[in-house]
Amino acid sequence: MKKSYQREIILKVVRESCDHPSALTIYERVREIIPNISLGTVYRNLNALAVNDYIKRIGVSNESDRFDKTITDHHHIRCIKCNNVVDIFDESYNDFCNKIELETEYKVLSHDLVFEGICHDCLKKEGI
Amino acid sequence: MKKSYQREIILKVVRESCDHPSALTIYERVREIIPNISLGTVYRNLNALAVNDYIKRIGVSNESDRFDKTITDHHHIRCIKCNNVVDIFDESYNDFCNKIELETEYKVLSHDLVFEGICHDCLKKEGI
DNA sequence: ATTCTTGCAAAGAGTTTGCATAATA
DNA sequence: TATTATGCAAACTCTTTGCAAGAAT
Repeated sequence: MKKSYQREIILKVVRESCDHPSALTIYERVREIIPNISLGTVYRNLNALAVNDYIKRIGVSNESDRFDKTITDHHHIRCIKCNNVVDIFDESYNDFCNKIELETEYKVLSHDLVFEGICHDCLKKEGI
Repeated sequence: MKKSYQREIILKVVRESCDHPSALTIYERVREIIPNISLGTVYRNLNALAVNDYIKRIGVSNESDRFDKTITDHHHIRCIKCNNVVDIFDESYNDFCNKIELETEYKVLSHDLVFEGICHDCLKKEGI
């Protein structure tokens, strides 16, 4: 990979984002720094950065992919009300995983589950 | 909902499918019975059937949704080689889920996790 | 000089929707 | 008759890609 200003800024934006932004959100944030950057460039670089483990891709079902500055194995949970995504670091996953491997005879590869739920704030707002 | 021949056949096709087919696959199977059915009708009815709990929608990240005749809570695992999807019925999920609720303060809603892995057959083919 | 990257626009996949017609209740 | 469903085509969202021009090695 050759050095590119665009890629540097894209990486910087992801690393400064705590909200697991989508490609489009990243595009908007990058445009504040490089106003004429193209969306294709953002997609190309997010792919390259994810493949080379600079960032992590989070595949959310029925939603755009999101990107995470934290590349170590962990899970996520998304609030279906406010769409916020937060990290889950839980060691008990390995036990769960082993059970699944025994039951299905699959070799489990995914270590980035995305749960859905309702966050604390939205629960309060809804009076639940 | 009024009765419709198209919806009946779509439901029948899902109920007779064991491979968790996508909307497009269901469309192809239904067309063998109703050759001039439109893709829009298939999508509209799959949505209606899923919302009304006749079938279950499985959201696979970076993939089309798939549909499942089994509506009770369970998980799935998809083989990244052959794309096959099988069911996982595992009670230990509840413990895992409780831990996540404690850790994140989210109310967990998803009970249809989709794992990725490699199935037994593909492992053998690859000599792993 | 060669290779990689960019911006732009077009194309692609998957899904939804507007509309007139047809079927159901 | 009033409502819901259909087929068709167009539109929509997210993402990828071909290409000529520009930047990096």
